[in-house]
Amino acid sequence: MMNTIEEILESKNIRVTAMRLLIYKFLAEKEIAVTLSDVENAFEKADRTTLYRTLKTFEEKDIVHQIDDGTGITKYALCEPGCNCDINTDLHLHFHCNNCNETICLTDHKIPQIKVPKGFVSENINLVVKGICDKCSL
Amino acid sequence: MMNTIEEILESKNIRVTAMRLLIYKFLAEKEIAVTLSDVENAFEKADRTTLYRTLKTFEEKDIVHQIDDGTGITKYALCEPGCNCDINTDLHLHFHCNNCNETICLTDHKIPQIKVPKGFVSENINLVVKGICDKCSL
DNA sequence: TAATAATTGCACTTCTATTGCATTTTATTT
DNA sequence: AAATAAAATGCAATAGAAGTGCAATTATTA
Repeated sequence: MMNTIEEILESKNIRVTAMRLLIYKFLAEKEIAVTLSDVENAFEKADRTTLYRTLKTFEEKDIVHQIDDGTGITKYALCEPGCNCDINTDLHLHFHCNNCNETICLTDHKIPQIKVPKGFVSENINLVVKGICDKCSL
Repeated sequence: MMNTIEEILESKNIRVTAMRLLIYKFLAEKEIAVTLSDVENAFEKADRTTLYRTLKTFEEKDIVHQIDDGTGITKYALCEPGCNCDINTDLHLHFHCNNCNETICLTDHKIPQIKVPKGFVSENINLVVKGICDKCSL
């Protein structure tokens, strides 16, 4: 059964506001990771800072994750249901298309076990594959 | 047998200049990936733009590779001898320490085979592991 | 040496990210 | 319900990285 957005936010101790509901919906509709500018364009009436801080709040509470796809612009995407951003179970890979410049979450593609040398402790892994996406390679 | 820096540059069709030799040496001495600011601080007499373009030239000619470690600041590191930045043989992983903020190339740790869905074409892979490095975990 | 091409330095511009503070909205307590 | 506290929002401004255009310099070639 589906939880409402309100319930999701409350379960993460985030206050429910109109703005946050809208932004959550926007992210949920998108299949690709979005930039702050994308959100800004979608909500022209809202202030940049508010959108920025909303995304940041969502990120701190593990509702969205940041993606650094190498374009130099931070992108955001909703986490999957049940995600705790755990290094061993929740990390998936991201694909950045060099043609259309879109970045998508390949949530079915978990990151393989990565060995690091003795003395190093892994806390997080960022894996971005760049190339041509399915739409552009036709 | 070792090639001189001059020979390395010439083999990549990069003109040998005093500045470029210095920057190459600087990168070779470093064990960690450096930012443009790092280079700037090391060569205060030189102009930022020159350093910036030198790194860019080196990168285009596969002498250095860029690393996007998630800090939002581009870092650069010398490629290994014989590297062609080939996706199948030359890509190694990078480790970013959340404590000392340094990023190092784990050149012995090649990136495992990554499967992407049908229709997607891989051209490049960026893999950054974040955590605590060997020096900081003692 | 003259002509040509690449490199370097300077001054700006653009764009993203981020912060401080006043104001508004929401939640809590009396 | 009114008063109080706390958090969210909007505005303005700043910092910092990245990148560009052009003039001056240096190196290469004819």
